[in-house]
Amino acid sequence: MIAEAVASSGSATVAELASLTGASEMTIRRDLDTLSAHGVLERVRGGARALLLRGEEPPFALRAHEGTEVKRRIGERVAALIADGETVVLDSGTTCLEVARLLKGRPVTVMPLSLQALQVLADAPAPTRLIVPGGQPRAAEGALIGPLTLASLAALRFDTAVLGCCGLSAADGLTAYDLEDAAVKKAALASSRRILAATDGSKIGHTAHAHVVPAGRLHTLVTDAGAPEDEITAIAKGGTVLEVVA
Amino acid sequence: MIAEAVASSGSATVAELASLTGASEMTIRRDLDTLSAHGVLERVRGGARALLLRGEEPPFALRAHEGTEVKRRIGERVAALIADGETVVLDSGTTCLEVARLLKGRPVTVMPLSLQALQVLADAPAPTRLIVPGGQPRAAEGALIGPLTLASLAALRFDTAVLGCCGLSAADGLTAYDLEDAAVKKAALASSRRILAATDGSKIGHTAHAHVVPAGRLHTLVTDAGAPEDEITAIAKGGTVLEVVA
DNA sequence: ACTTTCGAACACATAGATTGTTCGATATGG
DNA sequence: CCATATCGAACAATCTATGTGTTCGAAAGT
Repeated sequence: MIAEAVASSGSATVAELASLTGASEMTIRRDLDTLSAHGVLERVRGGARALLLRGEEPPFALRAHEGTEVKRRIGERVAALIADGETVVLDSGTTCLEVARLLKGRPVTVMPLSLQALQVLADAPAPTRLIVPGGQPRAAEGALIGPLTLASLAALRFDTAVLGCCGLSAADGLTAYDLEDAAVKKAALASSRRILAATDGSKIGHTAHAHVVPAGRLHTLVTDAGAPEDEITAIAKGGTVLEVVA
Repeated sequence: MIAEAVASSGSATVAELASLTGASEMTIRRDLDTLSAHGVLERVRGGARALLLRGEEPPFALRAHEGTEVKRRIGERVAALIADGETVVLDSGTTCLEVARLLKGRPVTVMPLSLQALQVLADAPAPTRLIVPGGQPRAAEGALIGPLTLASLAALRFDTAVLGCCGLSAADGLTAYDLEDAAVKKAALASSRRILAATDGSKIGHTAHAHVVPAGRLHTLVTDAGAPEDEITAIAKGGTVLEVVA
């Protein structure tokens, strides 16, 4: 609630948030401290301010808690598309994080490209095999980037790449906010036989900064019913198999 | 208590453990289940059996909780020997895990060689820079091994390597239980200007299976007062600086 | 100097984990 | 095949950890 209120109005005072939520001012202060520590907003005396600059990616901690149900269903579908025994490279992002949770324990070999997914899979039981890619974690999201990541990807081949994205459209293809992130995604799909994009509908039709791959190169797209109809059909025309979850 | 009782006598019944600890049999059963899931002991009908085979490394979950206080003090000394701004490669093992905790937040660049240490440093605040090495985690300890790890180490250079060990003696040098582990340690020290061994006294004088490096190549050895006097002085004769914590 | 905001300290409430008991199901030995 | 011991699921009781609200002195802003 606090994050939404601050993000929508640009700023809010402690007193406003207290009356909005029904909580005490002390609790609001404590929550603001954790939110600012997680990079969701900026703390100022008397309240808090949104720190979303134009064109920037919303903070990971914010995205992590919105649309959880949809992401879970998309994750389930993706997990179902992955057969036992496959080797999978798993992109960074919240949707792929959900996939990581569902692959845990399955007899598959997984290389996750974010610290978060790595943590989820770190104590995976026996049949799951984990491969750690090298790299440097980027900000709160923990997306692994840099030469070590590229080298790790270049050294291996995978059955399936599960890609998240920041934007996807028939015209501009799959795009990301970060250049280095885009480079990693490119390397991942270059090492994989099958490319599987997983994203909630809100990203479809959008275009982010860095181009990764034209939509036609995606073998399968898993998304939800919130995706704009025309974009989806245009993408499907390019030969991409559509999987739309309820 | 349960782990110690089973390890010392080789086996124990549920009833014995219940009277020993004062807990109910049901609780003992539950604890035995978790302990066996963590690979500390083997569950058998009516009780549990130790699974320490001759020459094998004790399970990680067991070592993690013994001598914590000593390891913490060794870790503190090691952390004090590392200057701000250094680049450090951090070996696997419980002692190095403690070092990871203490480096968290310090202005240093760290590449941990185990999943455990990685998890500790995953959410390290700003001044700490984390580099993830590639590799495959080995068993419960999460030590990263294999070609990806070796390649990551070969691609970088570090100021300091902090090495744990399974055995260290003046005659046989620093040794490890696992061959692949030993290969990683070798690669780590080959990429580092300064080599810093950190281990509790119980390992000194012991020799494990795989040779890593002669004792003379170690620049500094941090250990505790429990280390055998003659071995320590012999190692110091080779030019290694001794740091013995209280 | 005055007001507002902040944060530490304590008491309280609540959710989650641990524990112990009971009892039917299951395995072991003769 | 039976008698006995052991096991595990289910529930209630208990403990612990986390979050919340209040108070009050300190700090920041006007």
